Amino acid sequence: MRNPTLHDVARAAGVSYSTADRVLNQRGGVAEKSILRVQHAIQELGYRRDIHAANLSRRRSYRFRFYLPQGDHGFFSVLRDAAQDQGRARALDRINVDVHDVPALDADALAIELASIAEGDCDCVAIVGADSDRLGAAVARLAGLGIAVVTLVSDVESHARAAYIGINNIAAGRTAGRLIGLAHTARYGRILPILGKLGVRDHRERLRGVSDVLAGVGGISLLPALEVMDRPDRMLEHVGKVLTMDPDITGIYSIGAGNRALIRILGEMGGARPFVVLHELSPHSRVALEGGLVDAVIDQKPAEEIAQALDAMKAIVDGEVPIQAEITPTIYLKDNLPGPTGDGEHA
Amino acid sequence: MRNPTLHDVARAAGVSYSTADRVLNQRGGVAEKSILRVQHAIQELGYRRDIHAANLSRRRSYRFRFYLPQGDHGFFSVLRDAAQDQGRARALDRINVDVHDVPALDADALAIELASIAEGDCDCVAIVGADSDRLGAAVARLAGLGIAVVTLVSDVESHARAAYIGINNIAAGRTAGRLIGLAHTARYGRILPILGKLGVRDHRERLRGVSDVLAGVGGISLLPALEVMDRPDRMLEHVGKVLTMDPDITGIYSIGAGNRALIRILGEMGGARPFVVLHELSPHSRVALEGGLVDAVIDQKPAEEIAQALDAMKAIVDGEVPIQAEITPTIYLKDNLPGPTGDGEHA
DNA sequence: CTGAAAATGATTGACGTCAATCATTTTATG
DNA sequence: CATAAAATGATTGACGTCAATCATTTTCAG
Repeated sequence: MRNPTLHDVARAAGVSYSTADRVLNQRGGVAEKSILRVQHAIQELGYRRDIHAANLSRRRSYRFRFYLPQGDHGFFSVLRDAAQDQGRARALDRINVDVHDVPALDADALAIELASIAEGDCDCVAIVGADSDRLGAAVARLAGLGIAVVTLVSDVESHARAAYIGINNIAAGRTAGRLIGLAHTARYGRILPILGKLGVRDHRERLRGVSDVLAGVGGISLLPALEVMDRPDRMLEHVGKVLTMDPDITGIYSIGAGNRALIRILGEMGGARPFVVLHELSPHSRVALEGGLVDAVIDQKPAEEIAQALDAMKAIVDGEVPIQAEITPTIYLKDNLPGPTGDGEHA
Repeated sequence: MRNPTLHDVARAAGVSYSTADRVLNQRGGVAEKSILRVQHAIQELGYRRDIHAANLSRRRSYRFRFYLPQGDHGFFSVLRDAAQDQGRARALDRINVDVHDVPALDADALAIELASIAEGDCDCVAIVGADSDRLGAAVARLAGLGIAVVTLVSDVESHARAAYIGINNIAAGRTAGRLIGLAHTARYGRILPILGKLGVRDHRERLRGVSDVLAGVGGISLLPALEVMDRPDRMLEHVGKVLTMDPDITGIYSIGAGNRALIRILGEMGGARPFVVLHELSPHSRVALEGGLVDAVIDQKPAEEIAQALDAMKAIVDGEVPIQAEITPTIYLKDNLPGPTGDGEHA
């Protein structure tokens, strides 16, 4: 079964290949009646450009840039590795991926980086978004230069951004709440939420999600959120103190990204451990999950996010509508982890 | 950045394009010393065939056949729709997908269907596997004809099958056990497992998984498994009876595929409902999850399975090694469901 | 009707690969 | 050294599309 070609379209429309090409590619110099005939033939035949043949002819390459937060957060290093690995694997699709580090939690630094991009420097840009007027303006400037911007993990408030790929953070918080509710089916409880910064929208949304669900579960109190600024020293200092002063805490929900210090605290606890939900599967959180220090990890599957970002960016550059496939909050327990297991209990 | 071409390889090896082509495609008529030079150049330059250009030149199309169980099981209709939709969406990659219905749970009927495939009829076949010597032999015959077979959802015991795409069922059962354990924190419980057929390996494996995990949780009894042969009438009759005779049942784990009858029973129950875990997200199980009749659904993401099957089949036909990306058991609670939500509580 | 502008058509070479065919060169054998 | 076989090289057209260029036809305006 052969797909229709532009030759077929031209024949069906009763025009030359040149005219069909002029219509398809909006080159001008075609009378309205011929335009309509070609468009009708395209629709009737279901013609779609063979993008591979077109790219071969044009010597097209797709130059994609990713601006990703640096730092010690496991999640962002997983995301960076995925961008680089998948970019490499897609060389035969003519995709070149350039990964740039930017300071974490610093929207202004990112905006400055984006401001240095000139027209024609690349075809599409992917960033981890943030709430920032300056960042929104930088995105809009790039769109004006014909460089589409895709946001990952966290969105921007700019209508100029071409696509968002990430989870719904309210749903993520609700999911954490549902799990905490499950673990409190037959008991009362006090839950400590820990977050990086209330100013970060994603963190606020997750807190709202967990709060909504727990409000509907009788017998569970949600404590005031503890802000640790994604700093391990603050995590060590403040969480330890709260746990000592309130030994009735039965659950912890860590909303932010950095969990190494928290895992350390959990490892050093004696007695009954609280039920713990973290975000993002990283080597550290994985070990904690496998070892029973942590009960659940809610993940946004960075490798899938990168794959979808690449698909979306390519579609945008090809002039197609990017498919908005959804990344749902993924729940990892001890038993459904991807890849080889550490505990050898099952093959 | 341009990928190296075969012209580059020929130049680097100091031979003509014709000779490089003969080596690459093993056409013969090349001296050993020239073969080594070309192979060395291929390796040094990291040359990879531009498969799109090659397919254009050869007028290649990929003819894939899917043999999927028919019947009223929601999961297999989701799988069938995914195969058809994704096949259509991949026409520009020259992929043609042909979906064939076969009787459910009937390995012999499937083997007979496979036996009617002649050499050259298609390029690759995907089936839902089963334990059956006859099926294994049919797979081996096809491999002998140069038609690779990929198994989905359930594997076969044949070394001749080219790839398996599906979840680890022991892990799926363990995951169900972990969830059940969570919901029984601080209380005792009695758990009723329901399965289609003990003779089906997948069902056996899931039962073993849940059994292993619950053995490590104090205070929970796993009742003898109830076999309902994937028949709604048996489900209605037997589950209702057991629930009446044993009102202390605190949890149900439905291992098999058909859950409409069970959902109906749950909807008609008065009093306290047991904690319920099902497999496979379908329109019916989704409604039950959203409505609170069911607490968790463990899914194997049929759309992702089909996508991976198509990738694997294409790789096999292209002579590449298919990437064995893993499908992990996906946990759906009320709050992390994909797509628009039914309850309108969050956007 | 004539001349100019617009529309349309024809042609060509390119992209990377496939595959067939024929020409030329190199190697092996007697 | 001569001949035959093997190895190698050159050429060509194809695939579907792009893009440029020039030729021809049609339309419009005076």
